[in-house]
Amino acid sequence: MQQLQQTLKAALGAAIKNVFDVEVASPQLALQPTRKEFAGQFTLVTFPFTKAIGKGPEQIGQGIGDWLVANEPLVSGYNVVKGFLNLEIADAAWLDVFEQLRQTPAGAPVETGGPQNVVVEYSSPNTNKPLHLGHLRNNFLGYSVAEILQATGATVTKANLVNDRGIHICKSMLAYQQYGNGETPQSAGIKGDHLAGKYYVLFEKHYREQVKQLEAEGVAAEVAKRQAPMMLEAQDMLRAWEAGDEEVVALWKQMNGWVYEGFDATYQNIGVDFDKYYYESGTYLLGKERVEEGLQKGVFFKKDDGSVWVDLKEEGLDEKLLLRADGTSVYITQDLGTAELKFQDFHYDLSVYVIADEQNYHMQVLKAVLKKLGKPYADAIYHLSYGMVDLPSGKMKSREGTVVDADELVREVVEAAKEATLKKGKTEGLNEEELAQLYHTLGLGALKYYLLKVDPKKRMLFNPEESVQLEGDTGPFIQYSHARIAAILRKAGEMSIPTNANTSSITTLPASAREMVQELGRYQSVVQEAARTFSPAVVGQFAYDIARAYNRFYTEVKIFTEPNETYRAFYVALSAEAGKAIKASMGLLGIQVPERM
RNA sequence: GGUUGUGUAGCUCAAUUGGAUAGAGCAUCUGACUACGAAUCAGAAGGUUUAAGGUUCGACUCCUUACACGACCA
Repeated sequence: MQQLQQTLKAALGAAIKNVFDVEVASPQLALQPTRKEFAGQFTLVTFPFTKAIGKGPEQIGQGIGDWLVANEPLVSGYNVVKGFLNLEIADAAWLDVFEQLRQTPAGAPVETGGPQNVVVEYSSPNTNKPLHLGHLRNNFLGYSVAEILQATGATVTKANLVNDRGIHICKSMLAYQQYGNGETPQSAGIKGDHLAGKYYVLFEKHYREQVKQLEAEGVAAEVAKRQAPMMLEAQDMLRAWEAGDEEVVALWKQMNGWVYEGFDATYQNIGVDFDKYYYESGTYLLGKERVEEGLQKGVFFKKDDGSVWVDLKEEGLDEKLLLRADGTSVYITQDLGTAELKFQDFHYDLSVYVIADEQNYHMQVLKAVLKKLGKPYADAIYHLSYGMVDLPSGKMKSREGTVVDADELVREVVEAAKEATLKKGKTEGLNEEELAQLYHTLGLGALKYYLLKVDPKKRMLFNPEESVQLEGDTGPFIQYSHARIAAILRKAGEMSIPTNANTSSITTLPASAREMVQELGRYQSVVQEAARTFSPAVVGQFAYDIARAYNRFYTEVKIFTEPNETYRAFYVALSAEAGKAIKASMGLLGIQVPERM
């Protein structure tokens, strides 16, 4: 369809030149889809040309329209409403578009001229607690953006930066040491990540009690928080860890090992994966080297207490701490190291960080610091900043126990999908295993679509009831449309209707079929826009539009009772293309589509 | 206090980047399954796009100010 638009633009330029003797640059000839209430498929706004041409907008529209109908076979008619020239495209041209679609293989890359070598970092969990709803948005976004960029022909590496060290990790280790009694995931029957989370909560509980007691003894709140025995012990543990204390390191390895097993199970369950893992324990030392490098280059400075800072006032930011007075690293220290390591490993021309918008400032600093260091890869960094997920009850607060656990949530959506399918599904012939797979596909489809259909940069509301809905603008609705198409194709197969029918004898199309083709034709520009804006929501909207257009077509056109064989075969082929588009676009979201449901 | 993001129908979200009478879904109401899958389709109702100015042929979109909510920096 992009070809069709190119041809149209060229024709519009020629029309204006011939009729009004004015040259107009092609970018000014922006075509937009014609609104539903008017005849036609593409619209040119003529207001912008009134000055150059010196005539009214209607007159210009008339002039161009007349010329096009006489000289451009693509255009079969036109109408002018005020400054809007609506062009009707000949059905033959739409059939050409359809033929092009049909000849394009499902996974064919969509050229953008964009980056070719990309790293997408996402998920990036802490190893002291299991994944929650917020992580799900992150994981689905990261996976989907990686798929979208890959669809543009780029080589994409999915990276996971695990936050496996630091005071918060020591907290759960300490609580385990004190209260664990040698418990293991096996002995407790708890997933490793949840087990670690249990002890993190336990730390907080006991720590809080200690603080309260100190306060009762008359210690000021701020002091109590710093001097509670468990906090001091956790800090001791961190120092011991940095010093390589054998016992501490052994415990650290053991507990992180449990957590990784737990994470792996979750990742597999939600259908995301990674090509490369980074661990902050493995990059913070490299980060310290970068700080040293900055000092030598004179772009960082040392304060009297020995702490290292960078002055970013010229960049509109602040002074920023890079290394503490005691020489221990802060977040940004290890991020400098990780960035360096990533570039060494992949020599990317684009490095995407999928991180919540609460870290906007942090990411600006990271980029600015890397620039100060003169790192060539600084400009290739893109922070895909997404909004946090709220609940109907408000913000998720771990302190108040309102955090929605990822594993639990997935269980619930799958269960809801199962109930719905038992009630209204058509699953004859599927065995137990296939049924379980189907419930999983549908439950996750609902959840992923729900989280991905919203513009990433916007904060969003997670309503548990809406997330398992299956009617309207939902994942299961789109999946249903695919299953419906699959049923059509099965029946066509039984009736030996070919899907590669010759359409050249078709001259006119029913409106719903024409609209279907027009929607399908958007695929390339949709992928391009999604890649440009890092927005799976664009793809989600497309999948939904396709499903709707197909269902409309389906009710308006009776495929198997169509008397004309050529049309019947065309309708089957059109169905196949719609199914292909749904599968492809949902695939970009990381959502599978069933053959029956 | 400083920086920054968001504000659209009762609710959740769109709006092709400055274009026509601001569109979908949910919820509400009405209609459609005896030849294809009703998890569907067709229709009704629902809006001062937070407010006030400004820019222009034309503003949800850009500029200014205020308000509300959030995030970050101290």
